[in-house]
Amino acid sequence: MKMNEGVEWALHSCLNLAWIGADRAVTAARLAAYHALPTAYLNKQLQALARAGLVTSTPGPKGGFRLAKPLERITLMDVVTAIEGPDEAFRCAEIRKQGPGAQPEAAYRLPCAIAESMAAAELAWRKELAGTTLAQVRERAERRAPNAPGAIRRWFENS
Amino acid sequence: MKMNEGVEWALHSCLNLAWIGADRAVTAARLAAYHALPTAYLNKQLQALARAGLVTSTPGPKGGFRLAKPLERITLMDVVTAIEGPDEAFRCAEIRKQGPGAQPEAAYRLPCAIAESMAAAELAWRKELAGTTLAQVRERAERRAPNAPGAIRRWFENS
DNA sequence: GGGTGAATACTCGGATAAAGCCTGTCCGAGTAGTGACGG
DNA sequence: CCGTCACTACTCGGACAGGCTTTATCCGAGTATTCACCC
Repeated sequence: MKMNEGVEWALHSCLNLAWIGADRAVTAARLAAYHALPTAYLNKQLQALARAGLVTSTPGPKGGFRLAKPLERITLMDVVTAIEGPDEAFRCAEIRKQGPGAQPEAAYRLPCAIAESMAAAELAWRKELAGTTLAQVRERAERRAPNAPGAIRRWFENS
Repeated sequence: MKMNEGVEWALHSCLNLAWIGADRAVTAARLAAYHALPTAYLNKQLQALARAGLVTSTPGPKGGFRLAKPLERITLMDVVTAIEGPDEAFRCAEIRKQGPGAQPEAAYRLPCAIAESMAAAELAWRKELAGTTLAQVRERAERRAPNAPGAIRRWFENS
């Protein structure tokens, strides 16, 4: 079970976009260059964020991406769902219904106990993700590296 | 992000082994047949459980698998780790260290704020998994289908 | 009849292919800016 | 000099290959049983 690498890229890009400011659009190429990432592939991830309504995209010269909402209104869950899709990690294939021990359909009215237990654990994970906003992450990051926002802003302006 | 299908198979097989009883070894072929699963592949998963010390395996005629501990001492986390491996789903690639904004190594003493937030969420998931024993899952399953244990035991004996 | 030995059938275990998803790349549709041209 | 128009350059957007993990399979090492044979 491995999460898409694009999630990390999207999170970093969102923070960078926030530090740059929503008044200015930034191209995928610039965002990729800052972390030495493959441009076209990061573009793909940003498209996913755009479909999810987290960023807005404008084509043409002076185009690029910018945040659609303040970081206070974007959660980790939003980003993960945008990149990974809505499906749960543990998907019950209902193997209890297969094989010689199969029962009539009525016996499976109640959900599988195994699936339910796994879903409960995953719900705890999702709750934590949904309860953490990118604003909190940004705050934590700025406490770790107070001069990072200025440096990032400067680099993206001088280009 | 998709969890290995083998996790589901392993969990069902563990419960089946518990209902059958540890006094009798069950072959991978029988466990697979009961849920119409590919025999050799389920065998692979059971091998992983054996390496993790959750089941014991004995070769030869009258051989097979049996639980190594009571279900009270096996958690969902144990099974997931046995099948999926110990790696976390979100793996920080430290992309902050790459590109033109790279800083001297000393600036990265503290962990990445993004990685830390994602790890916190994943920890909540793991805690829930580690806090749920298979005994609890069995209990829940028996409440849902009280006659299942007897039926399973009977099917595995008549063979 | 009892014991011994070899042959046999059956199991796990790890090494070996096929499939699907993730990663990475490319080119086209559309837009803002720019320059030339005409009035 | 000003407005209009075509052109250019640049961006996102989705369609197109490559690599790696997951899924599935097969055959060999090892063991308990079974049967025949000998004492």
